[in-house]
Amino acid sequence: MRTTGGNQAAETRRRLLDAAEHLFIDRGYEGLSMRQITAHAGTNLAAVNYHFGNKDTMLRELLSQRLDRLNEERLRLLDACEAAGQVPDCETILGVLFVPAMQLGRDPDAGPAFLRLLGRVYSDASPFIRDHLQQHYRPIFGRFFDAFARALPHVPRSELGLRLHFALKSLSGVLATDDMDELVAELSMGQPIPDTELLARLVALVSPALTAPLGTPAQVGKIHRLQQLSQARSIASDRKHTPPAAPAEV
Amino acid sequence: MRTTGGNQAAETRRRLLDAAEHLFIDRGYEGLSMRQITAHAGTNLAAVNYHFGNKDTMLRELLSQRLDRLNEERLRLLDACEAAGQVPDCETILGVLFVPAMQLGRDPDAGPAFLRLLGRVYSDASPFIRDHLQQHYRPIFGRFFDAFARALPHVPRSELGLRLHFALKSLSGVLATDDMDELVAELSMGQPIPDTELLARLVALVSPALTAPLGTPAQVGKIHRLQQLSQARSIASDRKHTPPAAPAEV
DNA sequence: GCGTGCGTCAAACGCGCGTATGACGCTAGT
DNA sequence: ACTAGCGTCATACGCGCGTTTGACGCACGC
Repeated sequence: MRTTGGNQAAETRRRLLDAAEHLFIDRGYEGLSMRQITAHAGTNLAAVNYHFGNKDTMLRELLSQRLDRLNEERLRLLDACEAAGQVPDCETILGVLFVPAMQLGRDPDAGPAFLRLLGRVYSDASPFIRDHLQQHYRPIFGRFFDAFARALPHVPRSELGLRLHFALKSLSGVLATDDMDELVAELSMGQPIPDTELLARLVALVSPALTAPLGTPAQVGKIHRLQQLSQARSIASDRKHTPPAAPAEV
Repeated sequence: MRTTGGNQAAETRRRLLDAAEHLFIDRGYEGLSMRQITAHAGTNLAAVNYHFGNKDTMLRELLSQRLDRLNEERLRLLDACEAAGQVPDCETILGVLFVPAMQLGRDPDAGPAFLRLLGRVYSDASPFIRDHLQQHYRPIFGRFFDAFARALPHVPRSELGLRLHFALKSLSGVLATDDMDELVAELSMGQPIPDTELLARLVALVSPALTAPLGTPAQVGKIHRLQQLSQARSIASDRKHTPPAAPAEV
């Protein structure tokens, strides 16, 4: 035990992780450089490689530290619901996904901006983040997929895949909104909304997309009419197009 | 008119744009380098700067060439619907957004993979793409926002903003799926689906999220129960946490 | 037939990136 | 007292990026 020096080193580690988290939250994986991280942390450039080996390993540790508790809690909650006996309905399963996220969002131990971190992770396009997500979420995704399948027996499995993809994408899109707070302010129309009601509203938005019946004849009719209208227009006017539009020089 | 040489130059421009489009579609803005573009186009590295000034200008021209027709057609179609007299309902407006996209997706003139391009553009996180989108879409977004507001008088404007954000994010998430074709195959469960019905299904997914009532007491109750369940678990078991998990060296 | 200028080319510049290296204190075990 | 080794540091390496430069060929207008 390097008694006093050891604390110093741990402090440096913490500062590196904090700086990396903060920068990742509002710049994403691309746009996150070791020079910026170490500058914000007030350490030398080499500190990351010394303490973590390389950049990606540090990010991986950061993400695990932040996100693992979320999925553990989601699984525990789902277990608790199913242990109660009856199969949970669609809205309950969505609640199981959302409630732990919101609770960790309120918990300072989970990070200063947990929900924004979550949004970044869900929507970041870099292969590194994608891989990490897929690796850590595959088992939990399977569990929830099965739960949804039981709750929605009338939806074919293939269609269910699309719908979940769809619903989760929309959710991550909302979470990744650049300033979440402004959005919540909009939602609450000025006055504070209890988390409970806010979550209920989110569930109310996502749930119909999962439970909705397939396209009805009335809907098909509307689309068909629009298609004809649009094709008619293209034939009528668009064929005077094809100017190659070679524009100005530099 | 540099008669013969002029055609050569135009050909080079076209090859650059084609290569850039192809690379952008499956790599996004980051991960798109001039060296790759010019290599695929079979031209010299300096060609882009000669013909377009710089990389961003070329991308801008590419995006305008591909996307402007889409929004023009959407506006024309919306006009046509509203000129008919009655206010279009929510599903019709969604159709107005989707139908032209699907038609251009089938039109070889609009690019070899128009829908995938669209998905990339909607979901790419780089500031350049974001700015271009915002600049080109702001007017059309306003028009459609008003149309939705008229079609959904019971939804407060503030809530409507969230819901549209939500719905469009989900749609772009679906479009940006890495291979759209596989997804369509899933949706069609093996046999080909007419575009009309495919679009009707998409509308059926998105529409409920826009028209849904706010959270009902029943939904609030479910969430509340989950919150208590989750909190109970944290108090009971999570307080034996806080092992700092300092891991291995390098 | 000659110079003008367009389109192409190889080569280089400066920058920021992730990573590697070796020296320097300082603490702690012997 | 000495030395082993941990944590930090300045510095450098190699790479890929967007952009710039100047030379070369060649078709054209005079």
